[in-house]
This record gives sequence, structure tokens and C-alpha cells, in this order.
Amino acid sequence: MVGGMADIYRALADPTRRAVLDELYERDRQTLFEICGRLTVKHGLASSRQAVSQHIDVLEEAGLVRVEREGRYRFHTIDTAPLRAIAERWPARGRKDGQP
Amino acid sequence: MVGGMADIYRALADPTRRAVLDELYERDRQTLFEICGRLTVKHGLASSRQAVSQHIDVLEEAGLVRVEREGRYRFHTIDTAPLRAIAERWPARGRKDGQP
DNA sequence: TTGACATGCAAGTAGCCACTTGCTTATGGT
DNA sequence: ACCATAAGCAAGTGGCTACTTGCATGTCAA
Repeated sequence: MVGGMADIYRALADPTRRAVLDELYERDRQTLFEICGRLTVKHGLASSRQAVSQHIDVLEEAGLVRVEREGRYRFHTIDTAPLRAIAERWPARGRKDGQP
Repeated sequence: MVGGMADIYRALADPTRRAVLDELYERDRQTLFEICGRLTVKHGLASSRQAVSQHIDVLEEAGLVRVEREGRYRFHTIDTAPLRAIAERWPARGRKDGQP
């Protein structure tokens, strides 16, 4: 495990990090270069490799991205579980229809 | 109306703003002074009135807090609806059971 | 009106955060 | 071994943001 489960809210605050999550949500086990390329092509973001790498570090510390090392590759996978904490912190009240 | 539904993610990024939401979740229709007092006493945050006021502005622009003006008072109410967008952006996949 | 209370506005400051820059490490192919 | 690829590290920089400071506005009670 990571150890300290850093601030998930701050991790979501940056639009580039949310785009990374969007990309990983579409396709798991992507490398850093794959993510960089897809961010540029599909999301129109021109972020450098180092910038994306630092963003991924933040996402990893927040528990939103898991990493598997294989040889010289580093595969990234999204983990949506921590997002539950947000909905559970301020649950919808009043109306009892939450989800169908 | 607000107009542009500002960045909800950025609004949640600040711990003081999340404490304001916590406080309003417990009790609706609080004034600025009430919120300030409760933040200090219950959450141990020593934020000035102006600081809290600016935080509330951010929350209001994000659609997370609604305001009713009555005389010289300004009552604040939490609106949890925009939080749904987060859970809907990256829904849990794989397991089809949501929560136990 | 006067005074007290609740809030509003706007400019200035300090600290954090995203991004860059330059170099280094490590794995795999030939 | 050699080179190319994928990633790691670490210091420096610019801009954003939370907070302060000081004054102004608006409302209610006497």
C-alpha cells in the first residue's frame, strides 16, 4: 500500500489530472508515453512527459491510480474506489430517490 | 442565477471549504457569523470572516451553496446535487454490486 | 438620526503548485 | 558492448490562490 492516502480532493483539482483519469478510465494499463500521446491527441493537452509524470505521482498518492512495473515499462491503472468517499461525505438528503 | 457553474473540483480542493460544507450539511440556513463561529469551535479552524466569505463565494459559484438574503442576514444552504457529476464521470466498473 | 450589527469590496502579500530544465538510471534489442 | 527507449530525480521559475488589511455599504433598534 501507499501509506498515507493523500488528499484525493486536491488530486482532482487539476484539469490535466482529471484528463489522465478520463484516459485511464477508457483504457487500463497504459504507460507514461501512451498517456502523454493520448492526452495530446484526444484531449488537446500539450503537457510534457515530466509534467504528466508529476501529475501521475499525485494521483498515485491519492490512491486513484495503481502502478505495475514490468521490465522497463510502468503500467498505470485507474482505481475509482477512493471516489466513493466524496459521495459518502455529503450524501443526498431529503429526496429519498438516490439512484434507481 | 449564477451563470457559469464554476469548477466544482477546485471548490472542493480546499480543506476549509470542505469544513464549511460539513457544517452546512449538519445545519442549513446559517449566516456567515454562525459558520465562522462553528468552524472555530467545532472544527478548530481559526479563519477570519473575510476568508470564510471568500470561500463561500467559491462554493456558491460552484453551485454547492445557495444563498437567501433576508434583511441584513444572508442564509447559506448546501446543495449536494453537483457532487453527482463526480461519481458519474468515473462510475465503478467491473463489480456490479455498488455498496454492500 | 444615531449607533450597533451583518455583510461587501478591493488592493496587497506570502506561500504553494504546475511546469520547466538538465542530467541520470535502467531495461531491451542488435 | 553499444545504442535507443522508458522512466527517475532534483532544483529553479512563474503564476495562481488563500489570506490579510482597511474602508464602505446596508439593515435594524432605540
